[in-house]
Amino acid sequence: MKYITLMNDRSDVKTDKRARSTVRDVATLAGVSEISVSRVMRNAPNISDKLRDKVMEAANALSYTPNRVAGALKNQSSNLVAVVLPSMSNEVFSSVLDGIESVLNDQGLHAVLGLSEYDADRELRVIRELLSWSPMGIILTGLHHRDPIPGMIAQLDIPVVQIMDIEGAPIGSAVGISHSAAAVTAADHLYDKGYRKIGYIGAWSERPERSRARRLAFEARLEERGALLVASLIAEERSSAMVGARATETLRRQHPDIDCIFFANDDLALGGLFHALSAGIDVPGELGLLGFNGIEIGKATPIPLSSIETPRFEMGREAAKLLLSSKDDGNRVMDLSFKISDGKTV
Amino acid sequence: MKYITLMNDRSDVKTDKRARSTVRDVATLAGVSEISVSRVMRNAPNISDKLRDKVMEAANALSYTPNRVAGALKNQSSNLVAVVLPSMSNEVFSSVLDGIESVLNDQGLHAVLGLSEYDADRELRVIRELLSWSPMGIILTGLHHRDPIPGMIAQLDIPVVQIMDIEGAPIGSAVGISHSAAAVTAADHLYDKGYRKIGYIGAWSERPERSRARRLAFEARLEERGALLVASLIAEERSSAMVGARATETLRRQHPDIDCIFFANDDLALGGLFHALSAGIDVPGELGLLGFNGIEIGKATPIPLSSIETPRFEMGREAAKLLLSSKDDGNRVMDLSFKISDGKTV
DNA sequence: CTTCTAATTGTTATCGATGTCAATTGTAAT
DNA sequence: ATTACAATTGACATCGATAACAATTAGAAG
Repeated sequence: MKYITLMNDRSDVKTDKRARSTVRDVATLAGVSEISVSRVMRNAPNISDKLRDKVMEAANALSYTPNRVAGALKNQSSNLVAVVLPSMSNEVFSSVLDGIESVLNDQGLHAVLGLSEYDADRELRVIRELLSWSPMGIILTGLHHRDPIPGMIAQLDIPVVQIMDIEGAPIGSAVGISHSAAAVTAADHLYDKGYRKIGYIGAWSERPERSRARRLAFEARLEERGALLVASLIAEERSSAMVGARATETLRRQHPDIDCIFFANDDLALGGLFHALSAGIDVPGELGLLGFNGIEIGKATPIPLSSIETPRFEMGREAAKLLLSSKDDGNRVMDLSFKISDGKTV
Repeated sequence: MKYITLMNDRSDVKTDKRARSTVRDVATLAGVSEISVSRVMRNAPNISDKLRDKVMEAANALSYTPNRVAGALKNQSSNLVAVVLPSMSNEVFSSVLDGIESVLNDQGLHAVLGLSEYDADRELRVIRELLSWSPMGIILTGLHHRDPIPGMIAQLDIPVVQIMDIEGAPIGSAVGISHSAAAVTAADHLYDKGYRKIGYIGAWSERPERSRARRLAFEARLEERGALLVASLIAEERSSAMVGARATETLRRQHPDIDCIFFANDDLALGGLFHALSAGIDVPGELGLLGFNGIEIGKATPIPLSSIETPRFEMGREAAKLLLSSKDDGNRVMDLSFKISDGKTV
């Protein structure tokens, strides 16, 4: 076996004006070593002002931007944060993402997004792909994840924060609310307001399963108090006001004795409210309506929507903060509180 | 100068079970060369079945995942797409992002997100950071971008798609609607319905400036037709139904003769509608209301909201598609159509 | 003016995957 | 069996930045 070794002829450095410049180019122009350029760009300690000035001048002249890909390869870690959400067509998750980005972007970090579409296989695939970018951390939705996933993350030894739910066994840290506590609060609130024949409306076959857990806890609490969950209607379509309106009409037709409805989310609840307004149903006298999430628009309706307000933006914010500080903090569970909004529909 | 050369002793390969495996580990286990592993993993041509099987077996045994960072460094290009949006707290952009991801995630591509918060300096910074990841393409919002930006992108020679607007000089391809045409359509529609004393409500000091352009085109068209834009009220807060409701009340108090209001977006318009419902104003007889965007919830209100429906999800979808196909396509401008929704508020 | 430590700058090797070109194997035709 | 050529596999260098360590310089102390 014989190979001709091709020597690395770098005499052509920077002859092509279009190619982006590298540490090498900056170093050559500034008359210093490459590592010095690297140090200046990263604000490493122990750099003389003279060196810094030389380097910065050359860097500006060449409008040099460090190549993060190379840096990440060397460091085995990047300034990317993997964010895996179930869906983007739901104001809950865009708010969460907003919260995440509000922290990350100020630190020069960026989210790489993956959507699971509520599908476990897809989630696994997406997580695998995102992890191949050596993110400095990962944010997942929910606490349940298929089996190779926790191991894959452990192997990289990066911080994990799971959002939305805190009831269960988190892989790393968790930021969210107790959905069963929210359900109990909702049940108690409705019971205390005097409602006894209560209905429930959900959608999209109860994805995510958090909403199912919430419904079951709600039902259990009602029984405990001695009230009745007359019926649950879970629509097959995705949540929307229209679906909520239709479901409300259907539920009331099937169970005319229902005096109050708890909805899986505010889109559905607003639909219920709009139906009631159109049909001339007295809210909250004849029919009480309680939503979940506390979205902005519900505050402006003719009768402001009563809802369980959840801190979606804060969830994202705190998750990102926890991720950044988790070197020293270790794994933590953060229970963000919810509250009943001061609406007028119950 | 004398340096001792440290020889590269690789006898310790794979002694640490926690480290993720590499091509080298797979190659060793399979008894083939590293490049062969690489070829199999990438489905390169001219691979014998025997080799493929050996490699796949070893890869599975080690649960090997290729390191994208290394691949991107060598290739000078990644499977990341830089996406720069102004904000995430606006359903318009989450829909757009949803559309983008619906195309990307099926191709194993991922969006790296940056938010400009409607700030040009911040946008520049974010774009610079995202470009340092050698994305395979970039999606920007709007057509106007500060000066180093077009050059920076040209230097990398990657496809650009600009979304939302198509009126101007795009850097690469553009996908969006003509906001001036939308404004004309709105003006004509209102005029044809008989409205003559028309008002306008915007928010947040008219960010983005697209909405300003739309307002001006709207005003111009009204004049052309001989109707009057009685007044414009631009709130300082961000858009929300609450702000829309208050602005509507204010505008009508200041200008009782207004018979119709065109809103910068549906959040504001819904607020207007809610105010009218509460105040017992006859819509559309006493007051017409026209929104912009056509969000889902407006279809379910007691009086369905009339609005200019814009294809936000499709914008994202088409932008992503265009990006992926733009090797052969070159730069294109894609005018997605809008339409007046069949609401009942005008 | 030495001597010694601290501060600063530099050299080399490395992260992991892959393009380039060389080497080898397989296959068919003579 | 030999030659010619295609299919397959492999060795090496490389992408750009940076950790680890070496070397140099500056500054303080004697």
